[in-house]
Amino acid sequence: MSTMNPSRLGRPVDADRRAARRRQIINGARGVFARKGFHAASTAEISAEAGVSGANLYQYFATKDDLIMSLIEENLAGDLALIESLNDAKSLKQGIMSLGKALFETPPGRQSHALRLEILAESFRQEEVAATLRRAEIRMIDTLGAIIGKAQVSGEVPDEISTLQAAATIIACVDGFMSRIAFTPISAEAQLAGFVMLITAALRLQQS
Amino acid sequence: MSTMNPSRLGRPVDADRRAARRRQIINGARGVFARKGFHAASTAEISAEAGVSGANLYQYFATKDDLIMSLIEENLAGDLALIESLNDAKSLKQGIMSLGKALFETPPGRQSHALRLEILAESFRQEEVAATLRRAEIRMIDTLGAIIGKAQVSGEVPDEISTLQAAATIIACVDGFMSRIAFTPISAEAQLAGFVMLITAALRLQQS
Amino acid sequence: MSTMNPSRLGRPVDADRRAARRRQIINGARGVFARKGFHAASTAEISAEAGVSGANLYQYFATKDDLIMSLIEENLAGDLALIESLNDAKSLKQGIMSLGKALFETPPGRQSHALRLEILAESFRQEEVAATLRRAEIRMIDTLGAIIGKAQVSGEVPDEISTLQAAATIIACVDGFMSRIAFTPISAEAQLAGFVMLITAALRLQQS
Amino acid sequence: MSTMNPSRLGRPVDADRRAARRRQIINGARGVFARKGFHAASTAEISAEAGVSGANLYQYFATKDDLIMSLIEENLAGDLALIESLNDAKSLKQGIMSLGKALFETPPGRQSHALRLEILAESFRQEEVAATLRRAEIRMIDTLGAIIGKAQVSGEVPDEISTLQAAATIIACVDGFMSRIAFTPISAEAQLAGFVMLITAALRLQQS
DNA sequence: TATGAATGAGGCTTCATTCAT
DNA sequence: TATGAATGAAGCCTCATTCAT
Repeated sequence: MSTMNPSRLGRPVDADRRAARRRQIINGARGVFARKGFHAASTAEISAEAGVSGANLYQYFATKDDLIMSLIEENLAGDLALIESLNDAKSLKQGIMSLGKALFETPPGRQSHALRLEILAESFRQEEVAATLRRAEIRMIDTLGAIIGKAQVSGEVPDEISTLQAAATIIACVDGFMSRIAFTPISAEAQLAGFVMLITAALRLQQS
Repeated sequence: MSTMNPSRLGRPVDADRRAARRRQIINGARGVFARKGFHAASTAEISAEAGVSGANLYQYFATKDDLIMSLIEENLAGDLALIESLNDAKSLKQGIMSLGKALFETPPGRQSHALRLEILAESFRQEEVAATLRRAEIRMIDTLGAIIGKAQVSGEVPDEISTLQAAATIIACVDGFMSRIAFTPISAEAQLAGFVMLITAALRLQQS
Repeated sequence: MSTMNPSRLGRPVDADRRAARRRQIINGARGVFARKGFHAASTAEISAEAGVSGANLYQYFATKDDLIMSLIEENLAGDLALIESLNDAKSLKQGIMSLGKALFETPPGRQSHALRLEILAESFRQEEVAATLRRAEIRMIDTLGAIIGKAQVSGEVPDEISTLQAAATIIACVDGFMSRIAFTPISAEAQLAGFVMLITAALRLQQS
Repeated sequence: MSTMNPSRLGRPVDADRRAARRRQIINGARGVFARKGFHAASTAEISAEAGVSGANLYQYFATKDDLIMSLIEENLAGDLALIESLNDAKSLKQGIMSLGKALFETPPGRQSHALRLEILAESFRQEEVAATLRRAEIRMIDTLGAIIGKAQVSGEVPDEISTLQAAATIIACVDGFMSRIAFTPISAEAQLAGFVMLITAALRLQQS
């Protein structure tokens, strides 16, 4: 019955254009979601911020929830990339210090922190979000664990600690500090000091 | 306080009734907010869960946001009370261990964790929430700091650490572990072990 | 938990008022549905025609479909009442003649005809509608059959015909003539003549 | 007609292709309209069922309403052809009996019945549809009337009946029985018996 | 011609809140 | 006080249709 002729009929699909639009929408959504949260954000505001018509959004995402899930996965991939970037640091301690510093630089981080927290909160409400986070958490722990393992080989970290347990603990610490950035009465320096102290302990590094 | 002399005061009973109703509504709200989040929860569902008519809610709270703020403050007061309960423990370490154990007992904690996370997330969006949290955070740090100070006097904790900094760090850790309870692939025991390790380090306690 | 006290708290339910509003909305819906059909009619137009806010409609009907089903059942009850009114006629033939005349009086009937047809059409699409119509059809056939039976006793109708079969046939005829009222090139008199002829035959009445 | 000489005419093939596509779309529309009704059917679903892109539809029909009108006319032409097929029957009675039998064979008829009913219902709403149906009704009555006239010549039908009136009555009967096929509690045999009885009476045929 | 992309308008429904009893 | 009734303002999504390729 179908007379579709893939060869030369009609407008060809431009995969790049499509991907770009998708990103454009996700970026608009990121801003609005960070500002309002998933549920208070309206698709109208999102599409406006993305510079797209309200209806067009639905050609790239089946539903608002679909958009949310896509954004969550993209964000988690970014978090993982952040951890992987530790591979490029001179030493594990140097790398984590850099990460910590970036963590407490308010202006750039604020949006992504709000989003990360919103995602964590959503994990208590939608099992699908929890499952996605679980998968991501496993990858993050594994990745960071491997990096710690390399630091063990190079002698930076003592062999007796459990790499996975240390990794999990560090990641929890990061979220812990991040979660209060909007209101903490503690100065950025003091926060960083506390953070470094914890990491040092978790990895049994030598005190600086 | 208000039950001293029913014959003397015009309407102390009514005042009690009012307070009771308020709590009844807040408790209903707690359940719904934990399940759905602040914005996805409807006042209709809240009043239904509280066993109250939808209109009646507005005789105790001016607005949904007012209800949210009241609940937030009540919850933060509860968090503070939790910290104050450390005064009753034999030693600081014992007390924090108990707190940690309670933290990772999933069923009872789940609702309050979801709520705490929702509140933290909201702090990025409403400056009023952030301000409230800041005030609460200060009280918590001060209170925990004083407790740590007492532990220094008793010799449990070395004198050279900064009580406030240690307190702030510990509280951040607690939120960090709590934030992932819904999805963490780590066992409760391993979480507790990581938690204890961090606290021990923050307080420079002797290894158990 | 529920503190509901049915005795004297709050506004009492006024069942009459509620029923009146319901009818008001159904009547508004009747007009719009007759004019546009079930699917082209908007709830906004319905509530406007009923003199009610758009939201208020949903305190009486869970959904547009619910409203449609309610209206269908009310209409079918009216159709049955029409058949029952045959009991008041002097003779069966007189009664059916009156019904037939009313059937072809365009202005008053037009709206109800449109609606009846819309309902019949919907029976092909929603099994629930079909089931409702089936129940109504059975009652109509039984009722009309009983009336025909009485006419047999009084000697107006010969005993040898099947009352149920005759009833079913007559009802089908009515719908047949009704279905073309909007466009038939036949004069009302000629239609009536044809209708009477068929009924006469179905009941084996004496020719007038 | 358009296939006479491919070498002579510039684009007879294209004309054929156009007509074929048109039919293809109309056939897709028939299915969807029968299933959902005119207004609940979306052009997207229609074009999908026709195996055509949604935009392509608009190169063959100016508007959804245009498609509806075209389909209505095509269907009415088919109805007329059905009546004309009576000319091929041995006797009028035989022909009508065959038509009746086909009428009550549920599976094949169901779709076309739903469509016919939808069209009848639409006649109450759009004067244009009513006008189209009126024209078709006149042709049907004339055609069936002429066939009845031939049966009078052959002696099958008595001369004294009005051919046009009889024709109109018969057509109304057909629609009457058809309109309830989706829900009637009457068996196909009983329906057929009732139908035949009415036709026999309308034409004053001899009882079988 | 035929298809993918885009969009304004509108549809159904929910919600926070006010009013009347 | 407490409840049922009412509503304007949104919110998510779909649709018929046009535009670009």
